[in-house]
Amino acid sequence: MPAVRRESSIMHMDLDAFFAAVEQRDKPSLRGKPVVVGGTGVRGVVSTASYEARKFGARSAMPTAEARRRCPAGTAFLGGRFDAYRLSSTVVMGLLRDLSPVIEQVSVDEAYVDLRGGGVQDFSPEALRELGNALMERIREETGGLTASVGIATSKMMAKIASELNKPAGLTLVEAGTEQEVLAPMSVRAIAGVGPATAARLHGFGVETVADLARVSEGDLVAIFGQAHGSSLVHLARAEDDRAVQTQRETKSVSVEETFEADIADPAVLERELDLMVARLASRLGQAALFGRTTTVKVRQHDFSLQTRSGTLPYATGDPAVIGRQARRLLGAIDVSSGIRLLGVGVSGLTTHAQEELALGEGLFAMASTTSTPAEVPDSVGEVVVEPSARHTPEVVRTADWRPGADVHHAAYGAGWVWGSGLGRVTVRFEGPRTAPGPVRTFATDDPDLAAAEPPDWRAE
DNA sequence: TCTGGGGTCCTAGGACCC
DNA sequence: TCTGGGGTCCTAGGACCC
Repeated sequence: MPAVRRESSIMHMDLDAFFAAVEQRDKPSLRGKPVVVGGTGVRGVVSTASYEARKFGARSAMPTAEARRRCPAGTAFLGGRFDAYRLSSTVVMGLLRDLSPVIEQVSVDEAYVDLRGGGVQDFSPEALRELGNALMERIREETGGLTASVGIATSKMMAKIASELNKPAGLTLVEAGTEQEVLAPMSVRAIAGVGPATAARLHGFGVETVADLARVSEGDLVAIFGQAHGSSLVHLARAEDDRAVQTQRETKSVSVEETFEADIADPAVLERELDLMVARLASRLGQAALFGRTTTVKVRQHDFSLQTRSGTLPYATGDPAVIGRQARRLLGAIDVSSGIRLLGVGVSGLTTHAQEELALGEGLFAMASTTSTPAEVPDSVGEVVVEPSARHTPEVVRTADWRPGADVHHAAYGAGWVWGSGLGRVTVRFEGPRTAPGPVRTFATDDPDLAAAEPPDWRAE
């Protein structure tokens, strides 16, 4: 049985409606209004909905088309600006690191902190509340008004559950010894690792709440869900969670995938798409100085069923030519004739060094001679164009990004963001995080005075 | 309503080896 | 002759998370 910490020394921090909140900070005209960030194409899904948009039923992972139906006119649908999110995230993670160097960043907007690893001495409820409130206030100050929710408890699971309890901008402390009271009435879905499939199976056995689950024997759960999942369920349901805050985790795989606007059945078109994805993949491997042995191709069929095919080489490579050859061979083993909606390619079995060719002569292993070092990956592949419509005119897209929400700069009007585009026109609203809501102007998409821009700086001067 | 993109971990079966 | 056991690697698929 896992040991249980005796102090509430684990903190979980989650930024509230993070992507949408950054958009509202940087775009004053959207403050207080429904904002939906995510894929804006026909097959897009919602990444984050602002609290105003949630009132109308918009939710993460919902098809954007559905969110459009639910939300009123005037709702902003934005494509997302990951550079901007990363800037604010870095600031927040730095504030967490001030509390303790033992931090595990789970995603761009979420992290655990082990408070025992830092200068924290006093784990009394009063001291912990003060610490949490001070952190939330600093986050607000340093990010231009973003809010975080914080949970503090004796384990990662309880801290995460706690941070959900008083969103947004809420601090929740679960004192040591009170875990069972908090957990017992909750749905089994509150437990890490219980998703839709596990929950449905548990419901089939009449298990609805964590209290129900805690009464099931470990043997039964292992028999039903397998060794790892079964025993983890039983322990988490009893709040027995001694998982450590992991400061560093090595990357196990790198992958690229794309859902097409319309299904593709033509193998020649798919091979071209595959080559572009492999170039992006190899570029990312090169930037991370990683090499992999196993290539995996992923296909989602028109009926949403998923297939993967993988192959392992006797050596690790980062060479797009080698990965591409493998990927094309693997794709060739999949029937695409009825049209596929998604194609992906990934590399696993990663190492930090390219391995030399084994001395096995010609044939299969001869391709090892093309194995590259990161320096040999062409710089240009990082700029390969993604938008299908723009693939034949990359010189245009390299400088211009007219996706809704994108940052732009105009020679006369200054900084602004793309409100919408189409039919050769782009409409821009000129405002920034430190201005009042600004005016809207429309330009030709090839207007030489208009260019893509860096994310604006929210910090006051 | 019609379902993204990037990951992690687990399982089961077969090949292969000792 | 018709029967071992364990370990590792590989592949395909599934569940889950943000």
